[in-house]
Amino acid sequence: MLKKERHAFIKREIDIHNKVLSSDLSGQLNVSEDTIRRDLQELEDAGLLTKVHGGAISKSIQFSLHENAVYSLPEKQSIAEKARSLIRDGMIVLLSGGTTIIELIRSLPPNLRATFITVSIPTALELLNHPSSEVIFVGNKLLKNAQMSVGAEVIQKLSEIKADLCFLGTNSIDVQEGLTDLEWEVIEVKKAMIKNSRKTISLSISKKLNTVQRLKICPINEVDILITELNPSDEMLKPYRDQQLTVL
Amino acid sequence: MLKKERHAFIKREIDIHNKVLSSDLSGQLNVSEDTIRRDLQELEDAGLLTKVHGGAISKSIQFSLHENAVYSLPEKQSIAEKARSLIRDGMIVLLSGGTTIIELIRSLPPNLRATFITVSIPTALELLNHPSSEVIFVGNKLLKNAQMSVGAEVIQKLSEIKADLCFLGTNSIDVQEGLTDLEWEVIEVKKAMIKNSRKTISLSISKKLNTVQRLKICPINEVDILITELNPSDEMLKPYRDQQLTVL
DNA sequence: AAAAATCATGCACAAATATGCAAAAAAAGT
DNA sequence: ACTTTTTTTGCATATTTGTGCATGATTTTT
Repeated sequence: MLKKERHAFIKREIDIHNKVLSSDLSGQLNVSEDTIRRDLQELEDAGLLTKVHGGAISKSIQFSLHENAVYSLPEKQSIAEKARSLIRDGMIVLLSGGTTIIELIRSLPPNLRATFITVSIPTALELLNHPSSEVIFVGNKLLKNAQMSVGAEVIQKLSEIKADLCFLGTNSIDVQEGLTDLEWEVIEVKKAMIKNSRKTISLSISKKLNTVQRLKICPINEVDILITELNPSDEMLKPYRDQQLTVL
Repeated sequence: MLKKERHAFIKREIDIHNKVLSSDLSGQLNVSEDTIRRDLQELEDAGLLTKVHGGAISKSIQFSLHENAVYSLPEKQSIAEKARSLIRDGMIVLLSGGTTIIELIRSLPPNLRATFITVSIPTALELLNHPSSEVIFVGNKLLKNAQMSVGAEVIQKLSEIKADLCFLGTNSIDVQEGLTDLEWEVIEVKKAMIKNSRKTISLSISKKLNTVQRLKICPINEVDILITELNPSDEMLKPYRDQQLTVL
């Protein structure tokens, strides 16, 4: 087997699997690992892959992940656009925390006169920039990571409210498991938010669809509306439509 | 599984959920938690996430409006230095809003374990960066300009507290008129803060000394300690010393 | 204040790597 | 055909890397 042939084989493997292991290749091609390493070195010099300890990985994968690690802003803006059309003058609206919610607030028309209630500090800060809406913060002990208030006091206060809409910047949503999250105290507050508003709207970028975390907020049928950046008729959303959710 | 693959997986999880737990990842990737910790360390070094106790969180979620230009920064830092020496472990401390207060918070030793209570959103946000203190936000309707909560509910809640210290980022202070401010609703809250703490400390850059505004918070003798960037024996501070204020 | 969880650190061991060298294979020149 | 030269390959060796475990320190929770 010629060197060129080996190189072609390796390139094909990278295309298919996005990675190769030196040990695998050594077996498949019947040459020593030293030779494979030299092959990988040459292919890397030619800019066709990235060598790592143990083998090599595709260059494209590497790059796409790097760029993707930034915040999915366009998706969130697209979600915000759809979400804001649900809010009308005079409504009482509960907002959770999260970057998607921040984008929603930024996209609100300045002359909208609604009352927003939140437990999230960053959300509150963003709401303060809105000229004509009223902002109410339900305070208590603040949770460091989540930057929101939690505890019995908050839940008590929320129970005195009957909101029209509740927007949740979702962490994880799944047809089987419903809405899930990581922290007990956060869960408790989100439950109360859902309970005390007429409609619950989950804002999820599609990457978060069909993901599950440790703790359950509510089953899927307690969510009234699901908003993603996808087209509502997208195949990926079918399971949710089948569960009677309105998908926007 | 290659190390880089694990890294890619972790990055994706962070991207989706803003947070990962070492224990989860250890299970999902079938490696020891030590390895996960080393992975997180490397990703942090690469600037892709922030490591925290138990796992890591997304960098994008780290709210840092840290660059908001603070005027008279050196003076305010000098004030912050003096003020922080008054706070001890276990104390309950009321904080108002304002950039001087923000500087005070930034200058706090990371291992200080105190309970901070505030009504100001920017103050709360800054406090959330402090690793070991507890933060309580007294919420209600938020005032847009002052970025703080106001109203009867707040005053009621404050009255249930007995704090050790109350730091006021002063707007105007004058020997004759005492502390004064511009907005009715703000005044009401500050009155309540003063009333419900053992000691009141006014933080004032010297430019604000001997200035008066429309509405009165309290007479000068209700302030226990006055902190400015000046030397305590400065001539300018003599009238305040004469009124039995402790000047630092 | 005690208990549990999480962390940093050093160590050991295995896997993977780089390097020099020599044998084998291929290419080139005579 | 037969050297001579160049390229390729495998092996031995020392080095580096990745991983898990033990330990004691730190942090969090109770």
